[in-house]
Amino acid sequence: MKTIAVIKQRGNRLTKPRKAISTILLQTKFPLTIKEIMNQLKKNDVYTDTVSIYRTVKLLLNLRCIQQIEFGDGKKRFEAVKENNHHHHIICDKCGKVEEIFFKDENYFALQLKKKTQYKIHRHSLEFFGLCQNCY
Amino acid sequence: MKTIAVIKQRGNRLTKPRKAISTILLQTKFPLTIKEIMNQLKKNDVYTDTVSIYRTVKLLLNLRCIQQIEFGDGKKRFEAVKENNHHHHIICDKCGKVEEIFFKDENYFALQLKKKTQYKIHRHSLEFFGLCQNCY
DNA sequence: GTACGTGCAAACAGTTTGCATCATG
DNA sequence: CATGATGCAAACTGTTTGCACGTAC
Repeated sequence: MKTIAVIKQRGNRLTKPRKAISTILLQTKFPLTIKEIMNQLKKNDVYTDTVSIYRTVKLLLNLRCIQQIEFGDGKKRFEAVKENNHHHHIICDKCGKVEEIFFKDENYFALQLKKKTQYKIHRHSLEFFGLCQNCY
Repeated sequence: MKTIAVIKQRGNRLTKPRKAISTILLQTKFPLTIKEIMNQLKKNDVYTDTVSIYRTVKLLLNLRCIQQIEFGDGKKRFEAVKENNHHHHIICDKCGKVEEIFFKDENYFALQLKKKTQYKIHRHSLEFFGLCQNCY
């Protein structure tokens, strides 16, 4: 996996927790909280503490292997960044189910923005909230 | 102000902290954290504790007088909901400066979404992050 | 006067920091 | 074997809960 290679940049060591966390994030199709990562690690019989997860996650963020997303419940969530996979999320307010959403002409807004502001935009967040099929 | 009237619905009492917090949120043009609300209250010589702010903010959220926004730093921010004022934000990653942004054809995406998903969407969040004029 | 709201203390949840020990390269 | 990473304890920040006192209606 590419992430594994990227970690070894700049002399970062490829340790068991780092490998395991990267793999989990690459394999999961929705953003995970620190606790959820912890639970996945346990399932794979990898024992770490939350602090190590926080630190690995910070490293992966710096290396741009993952990105951070918030759903408004005070927990940060983390998700692997894959090529040609830019997407957003719909979250069910009731059961928490997450679905990915892809838009075609997303720079439609980026272009409007360029005209309206002098900020140099690096990234954006766009999430939708509502009720899934099962919850209404 | 409308908020004041709405509070009195359902027998909610119009107390000093509630009035002051509502006014502050109505007058500020960017989303405030709990601490920032606290500081504004102090400036106005209204003494409360953070717990009361949390509770008032929760009330105002339920009454749909304000909305909650996150900028990714782990703090919730609160902003008055005004009529015909639906907007989003650009946040400077360096100095934290916030600018409001208005889009014309925003339901362009809403329509795309309706086709793609069976979720019943209630709201969305859209924030942009980058550097302001002064910071790059 | 009677709920309802406040403000204090204290608990709780998410996250960060310090430091001795461990293990990758 | 040296430096970087881990894992524990402990601190810190944001948020919630419990309860006696105060106050709007």
